[in-house]
Amino acid sequence: MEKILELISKEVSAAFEAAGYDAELGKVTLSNRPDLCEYQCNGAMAGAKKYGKAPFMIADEVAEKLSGSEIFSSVESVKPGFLNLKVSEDFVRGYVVKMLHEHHFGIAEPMHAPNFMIDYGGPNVAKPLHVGHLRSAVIGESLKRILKYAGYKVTGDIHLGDWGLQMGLIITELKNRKPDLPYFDKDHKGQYPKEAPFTISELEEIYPAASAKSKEDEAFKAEAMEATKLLQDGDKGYRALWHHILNVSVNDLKKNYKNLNVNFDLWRGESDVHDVIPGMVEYMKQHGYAHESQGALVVDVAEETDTKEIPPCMILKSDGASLYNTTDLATIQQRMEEFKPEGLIYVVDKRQELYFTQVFRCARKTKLVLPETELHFVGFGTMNGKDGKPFKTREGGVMRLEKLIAEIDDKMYNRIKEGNAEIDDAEAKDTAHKVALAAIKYGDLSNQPSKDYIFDIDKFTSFEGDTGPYILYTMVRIKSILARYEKEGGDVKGALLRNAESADEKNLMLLLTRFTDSVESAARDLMPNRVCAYIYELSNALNSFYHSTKILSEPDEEKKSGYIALLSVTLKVLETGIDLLGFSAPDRM
RNA sequence: GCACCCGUAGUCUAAUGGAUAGAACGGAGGCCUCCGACGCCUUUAAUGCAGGUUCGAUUCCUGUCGGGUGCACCA
Repeated sequence: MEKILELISKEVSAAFEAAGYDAELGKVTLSNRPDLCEYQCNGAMAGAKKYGKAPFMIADEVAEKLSGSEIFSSVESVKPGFLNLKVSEDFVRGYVVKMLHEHHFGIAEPMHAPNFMIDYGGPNVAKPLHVGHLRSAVIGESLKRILKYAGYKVTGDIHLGDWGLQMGLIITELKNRKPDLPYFDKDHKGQYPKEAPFTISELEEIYPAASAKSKEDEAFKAEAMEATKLLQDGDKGYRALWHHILNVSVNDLKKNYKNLNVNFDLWRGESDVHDVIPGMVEYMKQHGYAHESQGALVVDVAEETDTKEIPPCMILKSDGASLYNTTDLATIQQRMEEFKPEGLIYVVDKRQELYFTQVFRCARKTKLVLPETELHFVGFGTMNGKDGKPFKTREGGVMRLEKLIAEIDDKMYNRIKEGNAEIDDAEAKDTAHKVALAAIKYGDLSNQPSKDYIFDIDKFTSFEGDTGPYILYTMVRIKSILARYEKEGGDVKGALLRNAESADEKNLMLLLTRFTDSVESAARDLMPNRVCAYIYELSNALNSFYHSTKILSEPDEEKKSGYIALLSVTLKVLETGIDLLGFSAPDRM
């Protein structure tokens, strides 16, 4: 479906042409003076030089040609040479009605659905999720949904950290604590127990203990490194134990991500490319991409035009072991072979930008990806506390994600109970969680991903202002009116949209026509904040309309039905919008 | 030391090179016999500094000051 700006531009372009000017000049944009007009065209000014005419003369001629247009209710040429445009009520209503009948409100989809993979989440096995994992999950999930909505085929991969020294540390610590387990018996024959010899809480306690010990105890560390190597080399007992660690941990991670309404299509990890690495390294050597430098194997990725020094991309450490780069490159190779994606998106802390520059260049140079494969780095900024420094608990420690969410859930629960004593506990709990998620996610996503932002719980959970709860409040308000209307015997689904009669009503309709623009813009620039800004504006427009218009007490039934239709469309658009951001609305709050 | 990113009302934040820089919180004032006042309306206040490119710069370029981050065997 053509965008409303395209339709309008087409009309204005035709007028430019009819007046003897280049049609290109007829490009129309949203007005930045809403007090004067709805849309504007600056083409007369751009064309003034070319045609050696005063801009306002050109604008006058074009305005004259547009005088009979059915699209516009008003066309004015203004001082320097602006064309100020207002569209007709009929045209806007027609456009909104058409949106409703189109797939995804008529979003412009790519000719073929490009196959993209998005790498986000990135938690480490056996370590609890903390606030540092929040942004990747929230932004990644939203981008995945936005791209899917915009017509891409998207696969989200969590990319677990499940294969490093941390595994060796856990195994070694476990060996010290429970040396009698069969996994440590070299002569063990047959099957290993199906039950894991630990719970998730034990696991989460074991890792930090082992990590701390390795920093003080050299022998312990050496043992852990040896265990890591044995694991990677395929020691049966260690592999069996590793599977237990993975299972217990992944089950817990799934629970936590589900609680965040974040879903991954793939639960791959670093371990999945372990077998790919030797072949890849050999390939890089044979084709002369990789060479030895200070004992390590590296690929040069510096380019002539660099203003800063880009260090070579290291493939193997000087002791021959693989590292982060190795698994990331091997993952790229595996993804290309298995999924043939046309684009890869990484949602990672922006501090890793230089690192990913190296990896991307290396992947291109070594032809792991095709020349046309898109590689995107979506680096996000730090989540800071109110003091402007990285977010910590009151005690200064790392805040567990689970705890943070539980705290906000509680806060919302109390708030909801305060206002609505009649809501039962189960509903209040469910609603509280929905509101909490909206607060957290909207608070994050309404900022540009690349910027640091202040995680201000009081601000995010406020029901006032530019917040998630405010958006939900607006939706709940609409739901409440629609429910009343039906209760009084009205037919919401059969309600027909009418031409706007007030400024607030028209403004609301005009805003509805811009929904897909916000999604397309978010998809193109990988910026979910565009969708936030849009739904916030739409909520404001709805509330203004609500205050200036008596809806249920409107005596004219057809008019009332028109209002109901407008509310219903707005609700649908808001519902779609928040779904793209990864949260949902309750029926009341 | 070198490089990269960011400097917008008191605070937080938005703006494909275009008219009078848009919101939110806070401050001041108003609106409930009426559909959810967790709302609406009015008002207050900002592009770090100095140059340049342009008809036009928050946006592009140079310098400068301030903050953050990164500089191969961690991830």
